[in-house]
Parts: sequence; structure tokens; C-alpha cells
Amino acid sequence: MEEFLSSYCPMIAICGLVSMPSLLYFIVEQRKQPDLRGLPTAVVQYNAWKGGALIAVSYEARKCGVKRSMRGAESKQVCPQIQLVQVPVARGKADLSTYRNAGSEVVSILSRKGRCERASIDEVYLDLTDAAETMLAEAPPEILEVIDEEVLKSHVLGLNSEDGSDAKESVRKWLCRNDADRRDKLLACGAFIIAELRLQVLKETEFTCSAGIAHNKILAKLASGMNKPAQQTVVPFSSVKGLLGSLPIKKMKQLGGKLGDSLQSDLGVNTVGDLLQFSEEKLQERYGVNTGTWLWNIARGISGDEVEGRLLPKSHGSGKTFPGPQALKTIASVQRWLHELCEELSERLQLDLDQNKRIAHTLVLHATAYKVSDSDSHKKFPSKSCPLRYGTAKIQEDALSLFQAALREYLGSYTAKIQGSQNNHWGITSLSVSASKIVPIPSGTASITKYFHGHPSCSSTKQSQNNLVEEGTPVPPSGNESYSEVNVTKPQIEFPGEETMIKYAETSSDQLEDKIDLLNDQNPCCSSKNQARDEFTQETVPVSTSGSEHCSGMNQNQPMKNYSGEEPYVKLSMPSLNRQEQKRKAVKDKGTCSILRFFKNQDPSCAPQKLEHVENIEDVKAPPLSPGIQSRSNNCLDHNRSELPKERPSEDAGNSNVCGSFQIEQRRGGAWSYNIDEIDPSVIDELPPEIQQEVRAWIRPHKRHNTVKRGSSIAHYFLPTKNT
DNA sequence: ACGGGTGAGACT
DNA sequence: TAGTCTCAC
Repeated sequence: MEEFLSSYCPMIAICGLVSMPSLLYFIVEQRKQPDLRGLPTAVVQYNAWKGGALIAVSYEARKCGVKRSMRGAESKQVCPQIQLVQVPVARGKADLSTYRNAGSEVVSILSRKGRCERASIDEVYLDLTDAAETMLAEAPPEILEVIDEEVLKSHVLGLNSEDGSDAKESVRKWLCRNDADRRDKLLACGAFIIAELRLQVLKETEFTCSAGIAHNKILAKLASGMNKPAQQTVVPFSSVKGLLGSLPIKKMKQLGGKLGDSLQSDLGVNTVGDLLQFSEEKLQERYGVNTGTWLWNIARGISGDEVEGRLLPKSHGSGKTFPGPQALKTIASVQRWLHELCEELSERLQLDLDQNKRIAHTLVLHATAYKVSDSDSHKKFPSKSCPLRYGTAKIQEDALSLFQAALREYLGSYTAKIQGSQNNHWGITSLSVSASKIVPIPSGTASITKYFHGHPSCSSTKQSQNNLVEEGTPVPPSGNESYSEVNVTKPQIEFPGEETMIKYAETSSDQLEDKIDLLNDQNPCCSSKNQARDEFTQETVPVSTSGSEHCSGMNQNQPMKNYSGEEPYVKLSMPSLNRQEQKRKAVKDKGTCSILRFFKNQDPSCAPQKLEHVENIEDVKAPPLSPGIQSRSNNCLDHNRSELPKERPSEDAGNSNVCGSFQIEQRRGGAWSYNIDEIDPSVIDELPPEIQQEVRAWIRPHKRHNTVKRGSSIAHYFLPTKNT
């Protein structure tokens, strides 16, 4: 216990979660068939094999014994009265946009009270540290006369409902305990805030959600799943050990897969508590430095994973599988499907651009394939990427080129005649295209950069470096545009593998303007595509697409309607520093935070939230450059350990996290699109709106960069070698 | 040859 | 870096 208490560094973050099955289900229920409410229902994927796969099952249906792994047909057997609704289909594939949008709607509400991280389509983490502290200071639970019912319905782990007395009464007592540990008081405040948010979500969207409230994300996540649906669970500080002690190891996030298996079979660890018997060194020895440390911490309920403050996805993808007999066996069919996928992707990119002013820089193609009678038939189909050019047709074009390059590589010596009709050598069982390296359009940033020219920036992470580099000097990894031309028009030219890829070039402003031109290019949809297709046409394509065979009119991508004002791009092309310089600065200036200091005119720690205790943390005080990447870890344990690797932190920094999780179940109508400027957590609010975003982007990573998901990055930086 | 479509992140 | 792999919803 001692170890727990002393090493458990509480921050206050509240994490929200929205669970996808319910989300899917209820959206459908509400929007399309409101009368399904209350009936056993499931959402099935369009694919009609055996009635389609269930991807969401309502609670009523679960009671009937319907499980997610079932097919539609099976569910009918178990529960004849079940109502099956189909997931929307577009372009011959499932279309999840409805769900994405619904998730956004919830995010926009949750983000009113604190920093939000959209962890997935249906999960949101929320850091309510500030809100909880404010509440504690201004209106602590004990002074409230009336306490909302929703709060009283909280589940508080470890709360012995004293001699079977009223559960709500004991919750009320716990919430209002005067002598409680400050950390628990903060959690109590978190419970209030979360309850309110959940009610708000319900009111505004008709979704219900579950939540977990704890001092870090992983515990909040754990808690959020403990009482569903539509309930919230609090993990008091003192309950952590008890909770984890008996928790099956695989229930812990990140341990549900192979690592968890290995812990069980190799170390005989069955519960998280079992992990306690292993020294950190031992764990590192077996799983590597980062994972070892991460495990050691997790066993004690410690996690340095910080709520990131990101509301938008880092990538967009569109993909489809072609299982078994549906495998694609001709280039023509691959091309056709790529067109569909790219069309969807392009649409989403365009939306992102319009709504969020962000640009994706990299296009990636993934596929899985099989091939027969080849020595290395187990070789995986390689992924390929290239600079992303906006415009549906260009994306389609480039994706096809990537595919062909990958296919050649995959087939190796076989490469011979890929063309022709049906081949018996290979088949494509899945295809996907995605866009990544998405960065905000540097509107406004350039001026800021200029303004602070010479000032060190707050960069500390890969991401922030990107931002800096990209924003300051708009150098998208724009390859030669000729790249794909070459590949497409002469697909059979022999490329020794990688050479097909364009190297990222130093980009000058001219090139940048090229890029802009590209963006504005009307891009007659079929132009080069037809060429490409002609080469492969005449094959029979055994797949049925949504029939957008001709690329003529339809999805022309509303070409840049928003770009009448080349405003953003104009700024793009006035780099104030050349790229190298930028890079150098970004790297060199790690750990400083002049910008925030400038704005806040105080608080050298650069952390956007209150940092009353953080002064204890040496990194923060030493802005120039610390060996570790982050200047402020969210986990004081890490910090202490960085100095005293063997020591438990003597004192927690009093910086507590409250994390909660949400699960959505219902909604009402109403389209939504979010505006990141309006969703604005904390401190930076006072800044002029147009620069808030940039500043935040600079600050956030500085505050913490958790490069290693399951490992202490500190360990990574401070431990000289990795003992395997 | 089915859970399918998506996403994030670590490793190398 | 780009590409692979794991994990999760």
C-alpha cells in the first residue's frame, strides 16, 4: 500500500469515453427508425453473407443472448424478434461518416469543461484538472445543499455501502467528506463535473454515456467500462490497489493482446497485482526498457499518459476487405475499388480542409494479398506512400501507382505480365488508402513566427517539430509531381522498388506555389486515369461497385470552393525561414517556452494549466534543454525517477488527474460540424482567437510528449542502454 | 475464408 | 523515413 500511495502520482484528468457499439446502434435507432427504441436491435454490416456481421448489439438484444461475434442469421436464431438495421453503404462499402459526426457532436460538448482528447470514434478523454480545482476552491461538494441525482448514482469503487445502507447516501457522504484526501476531493469534484457533462450530452444529443473518473487515463478507462450503460464510476485514490490487485491482466488496456498473453504464459501473471512481484529490471529484461517500466508503473496504477488535447483525427483512411472468393484478381478491379476508396478519402480530406483548415501531406496505400506457388508466398504485401496531392483524380492516380509499385515488389521476379485478365497467381484481399501527416494550414502562424523570430519555441516533440517546420516554412513533403505521372503513364517501367518513390525534396516557395496550384487544379477527373485504365480494361471485373463507373461528373470534389481567397496559401508562400533553419530551431529550442511566457507574462513552466505544485519538477524550471524531451511530464513519478531511478517519489506533486469515460447510447437529429476554435479548454483562451490554435499546438507537445505508449519515455532517455 | 473499417502508436 | 506490427473500438 505504501508503495501505491507514495508512488501514485495523481494528476487530475477526467476522461470520457463513448462506446462505439452503442453509438452505432443508437444513431441508427434514433435517426432512422425511432420506433426501434427499446427493442432488441443490432446493427449489421451490409455484407449479406449469413445475414451480415453484427457490429453493434443493443442491450435488449444482449439480454437475449445475442453477441457481437454473431452473424445476422445466428442472431435471429437466438433472438427471433431481433431487429437488424444496416450500416450505411456508399461506394460499395460501409460508410461510417454518420458515426464520426455523431462522435464529434459529443466531443464538442465534453470539451467545454476541459482539455479533450478524441481517442477514437467513440472515446473521449477529458482532463478536468482545472475545472475540478476551481470547483474545489469555489464550490466544494460539502457546501452544496442539493446534489444532483446523477452524481449520487455514481459508483465509487471501494466504498463499502456501509451495512447495506442506502447506496446513494454513502456516495453522498463520500462526495462531501470534509476530511478527505485532497486528491479524493478533486475526484469528487470530477464526478460532479462529469455528471453534469453527461446530462448535458443527453440533453443536447440524446446520447447517454458512461464515464470513469480517476487520476489518469488508464484507470479512467478501466473504470468507464465497469458500469454500463449510462453510469459513471469513480476510482478513489485508496481503491487503486484493491482494484488492480484482482484485476485480470488482460482487462488492462494494452494488455488485451499478445503482451498480455505473454505475461500470463511466460511470467504466470494472471492479475495486475501479480505484476507487483517483479522488479522493474526484471520486466525490462523481458520486455524491453520502455515496456518494462510501463508495466511496472501500471501495476501500481501509475500512468504518465497525458490527455492530449486533440479533437481531430491524425489521419483519415478508407478501406475494404475482399475476403476469400471476393479477392481481387485483376488490376482493373483493383483500380476500380481504389477509385471508390480514394473518392471517399478525398471527400473527407476536403471536408477536413474546409472545416478545420488542415492539409494532409502523405498518401499511404495498404493492401493484403496472397499469392500461390511461390517460394516466398508468405511475403506481405508492402505498404507504399507518396506525397499527397489534393483532388480526387490525383489521389486515385497516385494510389494506383503506389499499388502497382507495391505489387511489383510483392511479386518480385514474377513481375512479368501482371496485366491481362484473371491471373491465378495472386489476389488482393484488402485494400485501403489513408492520408496522414495532417497539419493545420499555417494561417496566422507565419506572422506569429515572424513576431517571435529569434525566440525559442516550445517545441519538444516530433509532432511539434512538424508543426513548426510545416507552419513556419510550409514545406510539405511535396515530391515531384511527376512522380505519379511517370508511374501511371509508364507503369511498366522498371523500378527497383524504392526508386519508384519520390524522395522528399527540399521545397522552396516555388514548389509551394506548385502545390497550391495543385490544390486549385480543377483536375478533369478522368484525364490520366483513362490512360491507366485503358491499359487494363477489357478485363472482367468480378466486383460490383456502387456503379460510379464513369468518373465524369459526379464527385468532382467541389473544387476548392473555399479557396477563392488564396489567403491561407498566400501566407504559405512567405516562409520566414528556410527549412533547415526552421528545423534547427525546432530541434534546438526544445524545452523552452518563450511564447507562452510572452503571452502569460509569467509561469516559465509553459504549462497551460495551473501549476501550483509543478515547481517541484526540475525540468520545468530548466527550460533551455533538458535531456528528456518533455519539459513537463505529467507524471511526477517519472520525474523523480529520472533523478533517482530507484527511489519512489517522495511526494506527489499534488497535481491530480481526474479521468472519466463516456459511452453514448442515443441521440437526436441534427447535423454537426465542429469548430476547433470554439472548443477551447483552458488558459489560452485569452489569446486572440486567430492565434490560439497555433500557440496551443506549440505548447501542447511541450507540456508532454508521450512518444512511448506503453513505456516511460523517461526511461528511454535516461537509461543508457536497453537490456534485452 | 470474415468482425469490418478505422485509427493510434511503437519499433526498426 | 517509410514500412511493419500491435492494439483497440
